Parts: sequence; C-alpha cells; structure tokens
Amino acid sequence: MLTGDGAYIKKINRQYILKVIYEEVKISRANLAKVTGLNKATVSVQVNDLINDELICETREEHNVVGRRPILLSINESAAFFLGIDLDYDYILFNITNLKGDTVKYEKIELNTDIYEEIADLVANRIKHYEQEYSWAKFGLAQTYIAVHGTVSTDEVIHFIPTYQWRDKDLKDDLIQKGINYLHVENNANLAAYAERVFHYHTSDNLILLNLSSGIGSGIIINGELHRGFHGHAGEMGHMIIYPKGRPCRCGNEGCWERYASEPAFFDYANRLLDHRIYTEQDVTKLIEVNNDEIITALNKWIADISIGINNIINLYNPEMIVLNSPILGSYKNSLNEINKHLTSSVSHYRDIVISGLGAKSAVVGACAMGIQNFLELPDLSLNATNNSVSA
Amino acid sequence: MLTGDGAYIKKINRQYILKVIYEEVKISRANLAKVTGLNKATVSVQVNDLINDELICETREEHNVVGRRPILLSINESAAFFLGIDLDYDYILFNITNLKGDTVKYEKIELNTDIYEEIADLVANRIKHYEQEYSWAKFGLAQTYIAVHGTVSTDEVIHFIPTYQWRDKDLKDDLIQKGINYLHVENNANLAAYAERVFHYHTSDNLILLNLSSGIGSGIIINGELHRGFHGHAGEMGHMIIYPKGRPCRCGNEGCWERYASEPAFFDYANRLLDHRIYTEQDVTKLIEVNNDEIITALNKWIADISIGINNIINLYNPEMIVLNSPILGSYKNSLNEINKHLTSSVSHYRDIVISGLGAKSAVVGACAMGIQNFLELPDLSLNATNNSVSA
DNA sequence: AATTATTTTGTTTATAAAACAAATAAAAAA
DNA sequence: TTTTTTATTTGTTTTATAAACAAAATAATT
Repeated sequence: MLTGDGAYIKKINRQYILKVIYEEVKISRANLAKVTGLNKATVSVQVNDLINDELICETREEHNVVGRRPILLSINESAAFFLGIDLDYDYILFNITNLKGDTVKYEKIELNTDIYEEIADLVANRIKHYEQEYSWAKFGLAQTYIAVHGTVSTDEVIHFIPTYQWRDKDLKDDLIQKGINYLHVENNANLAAYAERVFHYHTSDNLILLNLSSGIGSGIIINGELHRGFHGHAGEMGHMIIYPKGRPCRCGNEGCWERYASEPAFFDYANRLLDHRIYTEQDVTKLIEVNNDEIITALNKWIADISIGINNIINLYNPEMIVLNSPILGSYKNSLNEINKHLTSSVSHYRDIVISGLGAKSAVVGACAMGIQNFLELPDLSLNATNNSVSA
Repeated sequence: MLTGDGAYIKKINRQYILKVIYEEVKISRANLAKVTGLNKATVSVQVNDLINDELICETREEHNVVGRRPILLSINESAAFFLGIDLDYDYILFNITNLKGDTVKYEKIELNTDIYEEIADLVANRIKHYEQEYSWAKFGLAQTYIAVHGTVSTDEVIHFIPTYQWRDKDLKDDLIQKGINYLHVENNANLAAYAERVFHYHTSDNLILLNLSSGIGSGIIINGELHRGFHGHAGEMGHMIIYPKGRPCRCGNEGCWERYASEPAFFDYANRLLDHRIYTEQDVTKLIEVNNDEIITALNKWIADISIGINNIINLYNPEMIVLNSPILGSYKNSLNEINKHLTSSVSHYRDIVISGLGAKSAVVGACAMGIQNFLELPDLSLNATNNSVSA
C-alpha cells in the first residue's frame, strides 16, 4: 500500500487534469477548474508545470461570447511517439501514434521465418530505426508494446505461442540486451480489449473482447482494469470444454470450444458441405455475397457453437460489452442476429454484443494507447483518434 | 475521478495505519512508522486521532529489551459491532462480530414461512433487538450485511432468489422504511468469497469460491476486488452449458452445469445406484464412512462433472485459489484428489484448490467483515479471528 | 465613436492543512 | 551514569484553497 504526501496529491491532480484535457481535447484553465472541482489557482500551477514539461500547449482561438478570451490548452501531440508491434505468424504489424493517439505510421512486414533469434533481430532493428526517426521529438519514441498471439506471464516472459511453438521466451529481456528500452510484451487480445475501451467504449468497465481466428483469444476488462489472472494466463477461453468427450484438443482435453468455434473449425464445416474447397476469408466473403446456401448453413452451425461459449462467458462475467473480432463474422451481416437468437437463457445478462470496428489493427493501436497511459502514468485513458478504423 | 487535497492524504494514511494495526494486532508508534514508512510525527498525530475516535487503544505490556518501553496499540474491539445475516431457505443465520472480527454471537432461526413480508418483518425485529443489545458500545451495531441466495443488482435490489421465487424485491429499502440503518444486501457467495480472503487467503488477489448446494453459487475476487459484473449478476456459473442439448434447465437452456454438479444432481446419481433412497448430507457421510461402493461411484461421477466446470473456470479466470464450499465434498476425503486428476489440460493454470474451512458460516462472517471494511472505509482488510471455523 | 459597465479568464497573495526533519524529552536496561 | 529506544515538540516545506486583483473581451450607454 501507498503512503500519501504532498507529492502524491500533486501527482493525482496532475493525472486528473491530463485526463480531462484528453477528454475535452481543447479546454481553458477556468473550465478545467470547473470540470475537476479544483481551485483555479491549483489548476494554473499544474498547467504551468505541464507546459514546462512540454506535454500540453496553449492555443488562442476565435471566441464570440462575452468576457475575456480563454487560452485553450491541448495535448502537445508531437511531444512523444508510441510504437505498437503485432507479432502475428506470417507477418508483423508496426503502428506508431503521437501523444494524442493518432496513427502517424503503419507498416506491415511479411515474415518468411519462424526462428526466434531471426525475428527478435528483425524487431530490434526495426525499433532502432523508429527510435532514430522520432529522435527529434522531446521524448522521442517513448514506449513500445509488443503484442504476441499467445500466453504471457506476469513477468512479461512469453509462456507459449502456439503458431510459433515458442515456449518460455524472454523476448523483453532479449531486446533489452540489444539496447531497446521502454519496452513491454503483452498478449494481443488483452491489447485489443484495451483498444476497444480506450478508442470506443470509454465508459464500459466490464468489457470482453473475443478474437476468433486460428484459435480463440480473449481480453477481459473488469472494473475498468485488464484481468490477467494469477500467472497472467486468464482468458484461455478456447479451452473451455463445451462438448465432453468431443473432438481431441492439443491441450490434452476433449471438446474444447476452440475445436468448434475457431476459423479452422468453420472451414471444416464449410468444406464438408461445399462442392469445392475454400481456404481464405476472401473465399467466404465471395460466397456470402452470392448468398450461397451451403456457406450460410455452415456459418449458422458455426455460430451456434460460438454462441454456446458466449452464453457461458456471459453467465460467468456479466459483461457490459462483448466485442467480437473476426473477419468472417464481420463480413456476414446476419451474424449478430444469429448469436442473439441463441442467447435466450433467462439468467444471461449483458448489454450489447458488437463486431469490432478496429479489426486487424486493434492490437497495435491498443499497444500504442497502453504506451501513452504508461508514459503519462494515467490510471485510465480515453482517446478520440479517428484514423485507427478497420479500413484505415 | 477523485481530486487530492490534504484531507485525502490524511485519510489514506489513516487507512494504511489501521490496516497495519489489524495485521500486526499489537504495535507501537515507532514500529508503525517503520512499517508504513511514514514519519514518526505523522504517526503520532494519526494515532492520537484514532485514540480520540476510540477506534484503537493503548496497552502497556511486559518488555525485556533495552530502551524505553513501547506503548502498544491495538484495535478497540468493543467500539463497534457488526451483524451478518444469511437468509437461507428454511432458516436464517445471525452472526455478530466485534471490531476485530471475532464472533461474539451466533444464532440460527428456523423458518416456517416463505412470505416476503413476514420474513422482512422478522429480520427487521431481530436487527432492532441487536441494535438495543449493543447500544452501549461507542458505535453500537455499526453495520449490517444481509446475504441472499440469489442475484442482487448493483443498486442492491434483490433480482431473483430461486428457492423463494422472489423477484425484484427491494429488501434494503423495505427495511430502511422500518427504521433500520447502515444496511446492505449482497449475494451470499460474494460474501463467502470475501470471507475466504479476509480470514484465510489474505494475499490471494485472484480467488474464486464455489458453493455447491441446491444450486451453484460463486464469488469472484479479481485484482483483490469482488467482481460483480455490469448488472451485478456475474458468477452465474451454474448456467454455463457443459452438455449441449443435455438436461433441460429452469433458465431455458439445456445442459447447464447446475443440472450435473449441484447436490440434487448428486443425489440423483446416488439414488439410481443405491438399493435404498438417501436424502440428506448425513446419509451420504454415513455411507462414505463404511466405504460403500455405490456412493463412491456416484461421488466420482459427480466430481467428474464438477471438474468440467472447474476446468472451464480455470481457463477463463486463471485464479490463484479455488475454494470449494460443499458439505458432501468436504466429508469425502478423496474429493480434491479426484478433482485434480481431471484437471490435466496443458493450458490450465491455478495455484491451489481447497475445501472451505468456514463452511456454513462463510457468508455471515464475510458479511461481518465487509461491515468492518465499510465502517472503517478501508480499501482492504485482513483478519485473524480464530472462532469462525466450521466447527465453532 | 467614445466611454462605462459587465463578464469571464487567469494570476497573485495570504492562509490552512498535512507530512516531514530534527531536536528534545522520557523511560528503561546496561 | 551511559546507552538505547520510544514518543513528542518545534519549525519547515509543500500543496491546495480562498479571496482579491488584474487583464481582456463584449455589451450598453451617452
């Protein structure tokens, strides 16, 4: 537990003021005092500190109401930059935002190796490149978060990545050895869940994100905070048993949800019905567009199994929002209707189920946002960046 | 969000000092300063405030080391009393503790009505009786928490109690109308989970309690706080589907865990195997004592289904502790072994599964502890009371 | 058009509250 | 008497607050 002294007061009031500046985008000192409830003098002193630290800046703007014209304050967006890296199987995404959370760079690198050392080298060089590129800024490249598609322990060591078959890799420490600083490693679904809250569902303190791809990943926000669990392995929802003695799973059990609700499971359903084999999300989209009967049947059967898991999640967590991130579900207009049709239990309570608007970028923009929150030591963060959507 | 000022600092330091006094039971001012890191002068001032408020008291004790003899400080246990009420179906438990969390009174009243108004009257009169009885204490009966075996909404309105078939009953407000104050209504499993943390697993920030009785109730502690969910209905684990198209459930779905892992489900298993019908927990205990083959078979089959749900819970929550509260499991020595045998998945992570040491008293002692925490406005609480065990 | 009044913003000054640091007093064993 | 430990006192620093003040803009009046 923490003891309180003068410095601690000043810190929490500074955090509060920064939070309000983020939310209001542009706000005067007088208004800051009104919104926060702090004294005008207190706000003035804090604001001057923030200006000296170059974290916020003043702008004079047109003003047509009576009284002295206010000096508007806003985040100094070019003070610091933040890198998010999504370490997927056959490609790596790099995304950089400014201090406001606006994306200023987005790059995708195809991978043709799965050797840990090679990938670590590649990532290290790339980070160093960006560090150079933004070295002109007051705080340069201030924080980097790496999203990995597997379990990460509480000490940020990679526990297991199924697609790479990497176990117990201390990527953070290995990169630190290569001279990289201000670095964090986090599960991709956790970052995606965080992104949904920071960029879209600001007020949702109980939010669950489900990633349906080669496996099932989930990020859980409870009481406004990420729920990582005791070892950091919470949210392994794919290994919830929904068909006892069902299909064998790599985890050693039988009937895991992942074997029914992941994308490979869907392709199995579909290819059993169709007269020609399909392999990609584009193949599915095309068939949906022409209203192919077999693909609709396969989709609905898949969704029935997805819904069993969602029913269980709702009963355990009573979430406010459930955000689904799946290209296939996203391209099938009827998917949310179908899911809701299955959630008829009288004890299931949730507010809304939606499809993610961030899509493939969710982990990297969440990574950047977490960098901002960590850099400014804020207890929470709401961003209104507009250029992080699926299509961007 | 909260602004910081002097009063806020003073409050958090006061909370910290109280917390340390609870943990250390008896401690001098000098030691308090060392443990908290606060200045000796600060501790002296705070301690004098607490003595003036009659929340702590000084004692002089034997002391054989060199130097001035310290004045030991401890909680003034008779300053305030706390009532916990467990509103079960055919009986009501009343438990009163002092400010240290030691039980000073425990009463059980058999019920022969299920009419809401009658029960509310009975409870109100009983609370008034205890208020009188402890009116001599500085703060009298300071807080009352009522545990109900059903869902409670975030506004403390009873949403649904299956055994009583009560829906949307505002028991809290109805009792306030009858002149009762400082009153809270909470789900019984939440209070039981809280009790496990406060009285036993002080350091466990990720703890799940499972109550297996007529239904399945659960209390979830995540990041050190109770997880109630958006509406307050989190932890309806009994309605997780584990056998799609299985046994019909009152919730409208089929194959809910409750239909396989609750005590009625066990009695069904057992009575299908045995040559005579059994009805009570005592019947089961007797058969276990004589090593009856059929009862062991039934137990193990029941435990297999319990384990499926526990596997799912572990994968979703990655808890540190799982505490099981079930008289039948408690009386079957082999139960934890059997459960662990089923948890073989390579991705399931937990630290320990145990049987509750609080048993039937868990909800009422948790209720009293929550009263203490609420009364002193502490962020968390560890108690070392010794007279709250199952047998007491 | 010039002047005065009003309103709002932001700063200055004095005060109060809290923690802290250092010196001092108290008490007990060596 | 000396040493050691505990607890209090005195004075300082930091921070927020309240109230007065200064600055800057519009509105109203002459």
